[in-house]
Amino acid sequence: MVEEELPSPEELMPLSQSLITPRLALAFDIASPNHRPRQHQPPSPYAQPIPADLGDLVSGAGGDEPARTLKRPRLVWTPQLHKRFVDAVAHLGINNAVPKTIMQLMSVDGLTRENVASHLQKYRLYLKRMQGLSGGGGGGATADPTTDHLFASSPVPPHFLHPVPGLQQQRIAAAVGHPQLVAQYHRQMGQFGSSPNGQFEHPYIGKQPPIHRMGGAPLHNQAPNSNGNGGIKALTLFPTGE
DNA sequence: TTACCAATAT
DNA sequence: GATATTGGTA
Repeated sequence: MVEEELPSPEELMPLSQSLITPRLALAFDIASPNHRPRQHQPPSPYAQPIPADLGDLVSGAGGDEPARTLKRPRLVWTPQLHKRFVDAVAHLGINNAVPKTIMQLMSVDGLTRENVASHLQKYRLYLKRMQGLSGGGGGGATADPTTDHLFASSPVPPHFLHPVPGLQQQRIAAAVGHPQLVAQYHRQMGQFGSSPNGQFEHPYIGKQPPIHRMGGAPLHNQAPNSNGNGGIKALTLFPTGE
């Protein structure tokens, strides 16, 4: 069987590293002279699972955050990020795979429900298109990587095309919302092999209780992406790589 | 009121 | 074309 493994720590790592140059981030965030690009929280008591972080999340209680009015750069769905998305959907079951739940299971800091909703919408169209294809030809049911190169980068679980009522993963669905359970999920998922260096110390699992996510200084990562855009900066999680 | 979802906009 | 935003609905 093909293995569906979560991105290894090493693959997730880049999430918190690359991104934009601090200089650019400051250009946006600058308001206070002593601005702190990223507050690293104290070492986590427990080894955190996978939480990949997009950028800065918490807004300090410093007072007024201009970030509330700032718009985030467009999220770029890299194959790795998409993999995580598919993985979450696969383990949730089609029925429970709704934006909020997926977002929670993914545990990607900075990722919003809207981000997921938008991607999910497109992904569903992709699945539907595939179902249509597998009904007639007799040939391969694979779509063109040319058109769907992103979606083709991650294997589509078979049951995605075969909605089986009553077979959803309600256990995982129940787990969502419980940081510890989600942590276990991620751990068992293939997140072992943590780096001996303890390089990924991550304080929090997603964003449950302590952090306010709205109105903060969410993600500031951007890449000089040569998007089809005229100059809009895009959020790049990490270099596309398989 | 929140969240989903399809449509529409950038 | 990819992602964001909107509007109607549950």
